[in-house]
Amino acid sequence: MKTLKDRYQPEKVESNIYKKWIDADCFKAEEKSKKPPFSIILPPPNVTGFLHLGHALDQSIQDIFVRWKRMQGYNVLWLPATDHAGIATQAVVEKELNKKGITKQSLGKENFLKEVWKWKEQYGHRIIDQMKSLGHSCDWGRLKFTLDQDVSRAVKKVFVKLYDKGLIYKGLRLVNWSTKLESAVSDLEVEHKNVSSFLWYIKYNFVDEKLTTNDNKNYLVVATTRPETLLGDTAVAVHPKDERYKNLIGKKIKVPFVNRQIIIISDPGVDKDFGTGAVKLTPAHDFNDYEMAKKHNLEFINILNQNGILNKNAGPYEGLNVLKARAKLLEDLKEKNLFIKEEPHKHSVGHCSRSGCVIEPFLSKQWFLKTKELSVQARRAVETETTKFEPESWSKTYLHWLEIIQDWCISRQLWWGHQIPAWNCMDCLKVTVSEGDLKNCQHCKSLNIQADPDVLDTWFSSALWPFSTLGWPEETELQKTFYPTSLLITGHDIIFFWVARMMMMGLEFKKDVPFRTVFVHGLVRDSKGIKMSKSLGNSIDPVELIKKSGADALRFTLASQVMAGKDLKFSQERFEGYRNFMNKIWNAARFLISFESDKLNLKETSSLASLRAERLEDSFKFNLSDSKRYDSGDLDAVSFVNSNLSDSKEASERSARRDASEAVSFESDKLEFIKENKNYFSSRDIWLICKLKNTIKEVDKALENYHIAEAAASVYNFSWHYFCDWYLEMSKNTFYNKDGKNLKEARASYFVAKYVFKNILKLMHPFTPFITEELFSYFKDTGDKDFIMFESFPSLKSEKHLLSLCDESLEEEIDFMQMVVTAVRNIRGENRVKASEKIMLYLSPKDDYGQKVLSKYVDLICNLAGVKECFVKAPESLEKSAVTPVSFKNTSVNVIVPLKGLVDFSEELKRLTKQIDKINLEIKSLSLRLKDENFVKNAPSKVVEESKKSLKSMNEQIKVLKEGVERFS
RNA sequence: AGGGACUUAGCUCAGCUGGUAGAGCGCCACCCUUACAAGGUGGAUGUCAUCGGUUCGAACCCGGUAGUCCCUACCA
Repeated sequence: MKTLKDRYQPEKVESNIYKKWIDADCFKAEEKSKKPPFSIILPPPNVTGFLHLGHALDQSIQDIFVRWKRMQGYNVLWLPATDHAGIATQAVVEKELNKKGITKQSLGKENFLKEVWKWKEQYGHRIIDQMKSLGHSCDWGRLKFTLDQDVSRAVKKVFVKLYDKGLIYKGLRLVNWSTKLESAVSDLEVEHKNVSSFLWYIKYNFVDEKLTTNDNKNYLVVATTRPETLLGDTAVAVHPKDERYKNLIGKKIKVPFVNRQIIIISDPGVDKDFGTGAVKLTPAHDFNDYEMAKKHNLEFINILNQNGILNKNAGPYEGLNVLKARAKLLEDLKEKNLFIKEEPHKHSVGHCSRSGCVIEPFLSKQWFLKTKELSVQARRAVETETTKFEPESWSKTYLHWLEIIQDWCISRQLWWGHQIPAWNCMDCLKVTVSEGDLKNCQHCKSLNIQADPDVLDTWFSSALWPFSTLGWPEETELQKTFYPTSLLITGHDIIFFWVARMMMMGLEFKKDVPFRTVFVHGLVRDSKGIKMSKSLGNSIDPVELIKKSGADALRFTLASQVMAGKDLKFSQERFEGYRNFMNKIWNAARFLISFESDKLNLKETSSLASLRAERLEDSFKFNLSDSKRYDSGDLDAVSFVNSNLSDSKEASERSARRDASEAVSFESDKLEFIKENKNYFSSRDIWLICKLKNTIKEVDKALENYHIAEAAASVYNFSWHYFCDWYLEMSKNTFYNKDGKNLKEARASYFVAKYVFKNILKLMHPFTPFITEELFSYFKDTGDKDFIMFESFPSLKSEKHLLSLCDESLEEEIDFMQMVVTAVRNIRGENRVKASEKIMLYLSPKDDYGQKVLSKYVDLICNLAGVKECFVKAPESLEKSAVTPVSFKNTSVNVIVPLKGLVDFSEELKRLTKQIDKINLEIKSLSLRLKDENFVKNAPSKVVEESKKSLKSMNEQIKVLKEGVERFS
């Protein structure tokens, strides 16, 4: 029976590791430092929220950059925060109260707000705890809340300054109105849904009874999707060039039921081909009509109350809600013979994303921010690349929106939020705007003033985030160091609502962009590509995923799917794959640790090594039941008795070791070892180092270019395939060192294995912080930092001693050897030779190079390919032997395996035919190309040469294979 | 309606400046080889949506068509 120890169990590692980071204050940014600054402001999640995969993706990307930069030696600030989320939070608390039979009205504003704060204190930390379970390295000591006093002060100051500058004004306007929340809402909070409804055709009688239309009717037919709004009609509009209605322009008609006489106007905005070409105008309840009405100086008649019930302007329909009024009105129209027909009609209707109700365009007095002026600088900053979008294509979306930008309605009729710092004078009726609390009107000194009841749109405070969180308007050190922030990471859905607004505010108040780069990522969708949402029931809970397979696996899965701002479908299978990857790394570590003993006579003391081995196994025996998980919401409650114990043990071991090494720094220690053992490093050691060098370059390039998935893939590939599959397999015999003779080689190899593995851990750390931190602790050397997160991220420079061992000629030898091994394995596999069956092998190289190199590696080849005896020469006879030609660079070798007595030969024949077919296809296309004069003439000579060489080699191969077929036929 | 994309193996997706297609998962075969069966080795699988153009050469560049999606928007 398998014991647990050979599986990585994240739940037994993650909380411990996180606690250690927190205790050591690892995530803290320096206010002032000689290190270069790097800063990211976290897009604040709603306090009411639960962590969803979108957060997990967004934040994991941030943490990857943050940890990467920190390891590169930057002074890193990742500033976390939560958003008060006006509407959402108020709605949640209201719902809770309603359950107890309490309404917010009965409580009154002050008491209701107390309840909201109470709720916030109790649950506001939930999402923070969930973030911590993902390993995010935010500077928690600087955690902000959008309603914090200092932030609120900044908000007030900004409001007042903008007001004084004439950019904020109060006006009666048509806004998106949620009848359920009884508040204006932002564009973002309006969700457009396609709805199947009807287009109703209604008669409007002419006032002048003698008047007729072209077709002799004494009424005009108007088509509408909202018949109930006719009660607020103040005109009917037609197109000026519409021949049908030309004679009617300026004439009057009657609005049914309310007996109002309205005028027929002409406007080029009317679509002649829609409906009847005549449109009723309800300026107070339709955005289009509103604009047209302003142009024509029409009357605005509001027929709704704030709660969506028709008011007295609706005459007989007063007291009904919109839908009831519509139904009754249609009935009445039919009765009065004013109804013509209905047609099925699909159109989009705005819904309140918070309460689900239909959004009514509603005329009300609101505060607005003029955005035209502010948008100019915001545009220019991106046009001049002062701020860059990554991927660049998103700048188009950004610029487009700023071009069509409208004034921003910033007031909300809610209780929970930033109070608008304005007071209305009851005497002179003027408004005073002030940062401080007012006692009397600044205009007439009257004491009879009232604070404006509205609060600000949540996005208003969000727009100031990059500087309000850094202490503005004070000139703090923090601000000097970290503004402009380095990087903003966000989904493409809020480029307008947040990114653009931060740009405008940052440029206005800090005279500099809020961030240098905006990294835009996609949204997480379900396996069918549909946006995840609770109501659809298709959302996957990241907390569950973490519980199941660990935060690292989840982070790596997300990172591996971040592709150039494209949306991603979360793949459960992929997730499992990366869970397996974590396990692979874990086991590679176990494997390496098992050799860390005096058997190899490494610098470690044997007692330390065995202690470590014990520890690794013990870490599975910990009784976790007495160590609470931090997702209980209380990090401090986590018990770390066990790990603390072994920590102190290790610490004393470590100090002992330090003494023994005579305080030589690790780097020089390492260099010393390399110098001393230069002759003991094997080709495969060198090969691995060359591959590492390549990987370091790839990862660096990928991350510099924000190609996260590419970086992740590169590390994955190197770790699993190069390091585990090939290197460790190649090195096993050396490590086991059965005859005990090659101690120096074993030590050299172990040295390489260990430091390359430490490089893997470092390269992976930004992606998978927990497992790498945990494993790092088992491989610590003198001079190593306490935490891997403070180690240098591998670079050509930081690893120069190790990488100096790279020798490409040796790298090639191993590459060649591997191709031979693969060829042998292929013969074995295709012929179904049993794994336990050891075979004979002949290698017949074409040239001296092949002869020399392959002779060097016969032992290795035997081990890796299950070969009993290997001769680097042609056998006397090829009878019943499988032959595979292997070509590598300028050399080639025939790989020959005698099959006599092992298998029947039908499989071999199949194998040969398959290969011949494959190569033939390539030969065909290659020779065709080379025959083409134009190709030879026009293509670069390098390409032509390569084609020729490749054709030649393939022809040689096919010859060998065909001979094989003859022998077996 | 306007804007932005996307279409590559059974599935999810890579493919960076045009040189002749890759990964993971799944599938098939053989293996519990003393780090790992959440593993190892080998294998199969693609008219790169479609049509046309540019080019010696196109998954990649340009244009048309079809299908899918997203965003913005008041179509009464």
